Amino acid sequence: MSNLKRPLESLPTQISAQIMTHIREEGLVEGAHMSAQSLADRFGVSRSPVQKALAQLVADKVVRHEPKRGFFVTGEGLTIASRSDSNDPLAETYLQIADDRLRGELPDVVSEAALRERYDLTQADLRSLLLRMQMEGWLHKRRGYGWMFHEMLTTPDGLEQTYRLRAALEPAILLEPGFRLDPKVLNQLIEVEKRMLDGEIDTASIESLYARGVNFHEALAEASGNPFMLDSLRRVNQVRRLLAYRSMVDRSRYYGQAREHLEILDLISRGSMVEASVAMRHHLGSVMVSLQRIEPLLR
Amino acid sequence: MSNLKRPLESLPTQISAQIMTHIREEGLVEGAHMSAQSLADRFGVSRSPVQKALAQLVADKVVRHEPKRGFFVTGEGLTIASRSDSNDPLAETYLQIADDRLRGELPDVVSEAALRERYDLTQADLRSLLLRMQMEGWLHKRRGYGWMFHEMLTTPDGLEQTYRLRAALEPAILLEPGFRLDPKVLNQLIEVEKRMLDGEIDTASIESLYARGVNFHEALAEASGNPFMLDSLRRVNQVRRLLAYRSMVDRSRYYGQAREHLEILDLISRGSMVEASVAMRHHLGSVMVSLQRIEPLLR
DNA sequence: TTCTGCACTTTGGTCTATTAAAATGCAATT
DNA sequence: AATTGCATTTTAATAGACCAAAGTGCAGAA
Repeated sequence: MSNLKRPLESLPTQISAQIMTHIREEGLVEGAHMSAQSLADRFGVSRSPVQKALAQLVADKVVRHEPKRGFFVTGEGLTIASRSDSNDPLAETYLQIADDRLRGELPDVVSEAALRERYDLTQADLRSLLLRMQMEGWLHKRRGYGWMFHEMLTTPDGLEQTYRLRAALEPAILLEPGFRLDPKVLNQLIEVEKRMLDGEIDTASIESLYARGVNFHEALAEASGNPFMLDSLRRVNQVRRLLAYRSMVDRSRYYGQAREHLEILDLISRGSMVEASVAMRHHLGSVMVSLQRIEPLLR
Repeated sequence: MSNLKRPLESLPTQISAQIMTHIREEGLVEGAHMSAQSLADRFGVSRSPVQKALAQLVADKVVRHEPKRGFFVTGEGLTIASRSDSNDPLAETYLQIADDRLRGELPDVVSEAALRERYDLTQADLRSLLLRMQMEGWLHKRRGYGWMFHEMLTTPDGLEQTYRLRAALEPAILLEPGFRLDPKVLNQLIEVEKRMLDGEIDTASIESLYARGVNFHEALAEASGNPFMLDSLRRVNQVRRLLAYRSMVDRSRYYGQAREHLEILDLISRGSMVEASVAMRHHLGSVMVSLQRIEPLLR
């Protein structure tokens, strides 16, 4: 019916990725047994997609199957990225539309028929895309017919505006009374930043660098315990990603960012939330400044 | 930006309400001619729904129709609230679901079939509701089957959390470099607050009082020129409305609010944005305090 | 007892055709 | 020249049938 979420990957594929992460995080070793029900419970689905996920993993030799006994970890194949069926044609079209819009090749108002023809989409696929864009807040249905792009994607200083929102929001996130960062998560965040400084800034893909930055900030928002703040940040980041694709090309500034992230994490670990909040304000300020140095080059 | 589809009222009815507002705001008097095309352009639709809207208004005697010549203002009927087909059954169900959820009568996870049966909805109506709730951020589709309510509606101190987000966001809104409040809008806002103090606080409906408060804050966010801030505020207000229905019963605190609103507007009109920002911070702080006095009574 | 494997049920996504409604073109009228 | 009134075209919502995929119950093996 509605197709709101048309997963970028099928449920079994998602689950198999989650199982691999699970094995890694729980440190399961060769021979460990995994029951379908426990996995299903953990991931909040039924055994059906878990069965299929396990079948995929058997094909990848990550787990071994013994008839009537179940599935066992082999200890192999965990380094493999995952069977990324990332040939998802919808994700590509999604970015294509965003890019076409940012380059001014799509008008403010478009009809579904026009989009369907231009990108050669089925009704269901188009619908899925439109809903996703609407949910992310950069496209909305007009009264009458047609869809309209949100001004977010039109104004020239959109990126700066996102930073000013974050500069208001994120320092406050650290001052939330319910703030509590799980030590496990804290350590993971620290590890990521250290690996970044140890060279991954130069080797990782641009998308991956962006994703890690977002992950740092959203992990803190999640720790705040305030779902409204988390939601606001997530939404702005979603749109920011579209804007950022066109500008974030300077890897060097990630070094300063990583150091500042580490400083903030250090203050949090010591419970100095006020200082952490100040550091966050400074961090976002400095990102904004470095942005202003870059942006003119793009105009 | 809400209203994905299935407008709460049909397009012609929406338009006829807009035409009435238009007549009032532009001060059109008896005999003034209105062309269908100019109205259509102004409201961003085609002439078709405008024609139907005008036909409705003829029935209401707000405009007069002369064959082959067009439509003319009569000067009558403008005080009438509007032909509010507000017997919209969906809006009622929408609030019913929210309320049932807040009262804990609906589980965290529900299937579409269960909702359809419980509220006796057609597939299309249910879908419309689900999309709206999903857009507002308090319900989302799970992987697999079923829908899940967002924690926003579960946590006991939800309302306070919305205020803390606003306390971070709204003072910053007033400091946006692009902030510019149309003098016409400024005067309208001042008028509303004055009328409130002149007695409407005691006579207007609770919904109406709430709507005016929201309108004040969102008008400022709109004036900021930062669509991301506006969007965040709108979203939090949308959910807040659900939470607020259950607690805002104390009319007296609106007096203090109205005076603080006027003070902020005064500072804005004199261009003292920093002072206005401080006043806004104080305003939200005092609202939060008065909230804490009320809330324990409800638990 | 726990868990698997498989049968079976339920859910909701997809497809096609239909239809209501909005957009638009144009001759007639002012 | 501008605008109306109506006819025509375009658009997207809806209904119904179908079916793939997720959820669930249970007998039997471990």
